[in-house]
Amino acid sequence: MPVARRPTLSDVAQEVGVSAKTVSRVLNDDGPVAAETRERVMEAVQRLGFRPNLMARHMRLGKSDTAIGLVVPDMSNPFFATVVSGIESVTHGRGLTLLVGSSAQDTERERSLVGTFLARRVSALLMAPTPTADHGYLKADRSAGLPVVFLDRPGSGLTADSVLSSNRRGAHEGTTHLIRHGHRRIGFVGDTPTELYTRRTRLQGYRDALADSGLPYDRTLVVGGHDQRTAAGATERLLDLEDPPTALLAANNFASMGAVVGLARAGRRDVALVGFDDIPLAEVLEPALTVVAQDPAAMGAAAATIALARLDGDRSRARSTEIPTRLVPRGSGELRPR
Amino acid sequence: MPVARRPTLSDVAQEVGVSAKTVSRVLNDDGPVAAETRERVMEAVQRLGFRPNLMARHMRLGKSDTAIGLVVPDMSNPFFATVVSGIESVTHGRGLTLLVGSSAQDTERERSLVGTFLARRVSALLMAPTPTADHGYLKADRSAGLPVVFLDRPGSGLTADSVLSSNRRGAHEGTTHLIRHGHRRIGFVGDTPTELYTRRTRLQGYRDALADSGLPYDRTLVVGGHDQRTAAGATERLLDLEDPPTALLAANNFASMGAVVGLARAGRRDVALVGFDDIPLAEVLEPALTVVAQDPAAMGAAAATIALARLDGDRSRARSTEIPTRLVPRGSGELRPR
DNA sequence: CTGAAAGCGCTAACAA
DNA sequence: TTGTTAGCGCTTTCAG
Repeated sequence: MPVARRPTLSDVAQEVGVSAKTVSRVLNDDGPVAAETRERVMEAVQRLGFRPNLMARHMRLGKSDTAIGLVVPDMSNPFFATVVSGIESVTHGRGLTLLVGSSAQDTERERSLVGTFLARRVSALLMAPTPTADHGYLKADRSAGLPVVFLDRPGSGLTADSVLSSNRRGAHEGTTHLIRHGHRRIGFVGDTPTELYTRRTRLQGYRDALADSGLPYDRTLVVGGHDQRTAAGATERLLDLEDPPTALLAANNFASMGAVVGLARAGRRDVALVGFDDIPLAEVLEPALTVVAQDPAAMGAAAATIALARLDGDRSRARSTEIPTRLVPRGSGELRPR
Repeated sequence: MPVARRPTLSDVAQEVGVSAKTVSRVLNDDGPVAAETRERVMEAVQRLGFRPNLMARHMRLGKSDTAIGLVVPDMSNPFFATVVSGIESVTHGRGLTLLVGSSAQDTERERSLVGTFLARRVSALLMAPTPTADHGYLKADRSAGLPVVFLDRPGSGLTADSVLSSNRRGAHEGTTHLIRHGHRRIGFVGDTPTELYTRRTRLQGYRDALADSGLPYDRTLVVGGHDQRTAAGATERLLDLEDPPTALLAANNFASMGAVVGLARAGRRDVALVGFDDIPLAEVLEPALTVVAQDPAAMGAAAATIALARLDGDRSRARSTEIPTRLVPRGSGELRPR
């Protein structure tokens, strides 16, 4: 099979019998071109199936690539998947292409992805950073004008914008909701590793709420898992304690689902539960799941909007944007201790 | 703030007092370089924070960009989100970057995304095509060697590889499961638009199963919705029919969730249900949801693997790969008609 | 209104 | 072991 070379600007020019610059003028509506010339050029473009090479264009213009890079821990996590679509809803209108990569919570891998994005000269960098990463290595690029926005978790070692959920307030609200319904022993099912920003902040909100109500903080009630299965196991172990909790706060979507499964397996419909981050079908579970809902699409959109503003020349101080969470009572949090 | 220009190869060369080519040699381990020169170059690279410009590299090499383009209808759909992570698990090891875009099921938007990807000279194109698109416009690029793989749905007007679920067999199996448990009136809750390949094929499997058991096909039992809410409404309307179904086959994840919600709202725990595509917490629903599980990660991985094989020179005929579905009985499909 | 030359940052081919 | 020249495809600059 003959592998045809892709036509270039000069191919089109030659075909029409004009110079490359003229074709360029037609394609970019740049400078005056005779109507007839324009038509002949367009015709040749059609006929040859010419598509301007964006790499060459970007290079010649000496600007960044019209792409933005995004690093998330895991694309298949519905939370981040929704964040991505929030980002895309904003970037699409601006003609920006989205480069994505999963860090799998691995600092080395995150760095390698970021390195690739930088080598591609992306216009901006959005990321949900891994817990142990130090982003000092981005300082030069930042001060060279590269917008960097941290998502879901703040970065470390670098002054940059960030977009976070109201984690502490949300966890406080969820815990208080349980306390108000009479619970005195409330378990915390978090994610791992424990250094994870969202885990730490939500744990803090939980502790604040306990303290505000004069309840003791009991470390044995704090467990964690890094996925649904391990969270379910951790939940079951909590229930097996000598003095078990009568209510649970689950600190993210996987922990929530794990807690639901753990409670179901133990046949415990009497244990109250509030989940952080909404999950599908929460309303048809029995009991229906009360959650502290995040707004991942809004988080993504906000991060993208900030990046675009920076690209448009916004040189104001780096700021942290908090996207509010919202308590959605559905039943599971309203159970009363026996 | 001084916006420092990013250092180039020549900057490094000048710094060290060698030619650009020497720096290039060091960075690409290409040709002999004196140990001492190498060291001095590396040192300068570090000090200046030099990162080779990938755009320039790709251009000079005259090859495609080391990126692959992916178009899906909706990133936030967990099915596609998981497909994406399947793709990424394969591409990451090969140093390929992933460009993504959502078509929102809009043919124009799909085309615009594909156009952008082509202008970027991506190495390969993966997409879940919109129902009404004609991909004939990709012929030239295909015969110029661009690997194109259709995902979840076959493309139209173009000979290219595709990766599909065993839709017809899966729907047949799910329906047969219901028939075996004594159901004679089985509703079909599909997605919309009705031209959608997955809807059509799964409907066909459903009809085949009915026919195989000598059951009549009743169009009034076939409804649809394009999201969970509308699917729930459609389910409720089915239940309100004069001669309502005693069992349902839901044709995708949103339809399943909608059916679950519709049944729950109607308080009908006696209606059997089999969903196509697994959903989270299916096992803790009451009754637990029986599904025809797809393997979206495997689909993504297969599509990426095929694209890579094509890049590696595989010139064999375009083929369609079927990723098997699997019936997972959990209870909701095992209910018997009253 | 149109074209010629130069150059973005990099590397292949050749020369020294 | 190193350097020089040329050119990937495009657009800017400056001349016609």
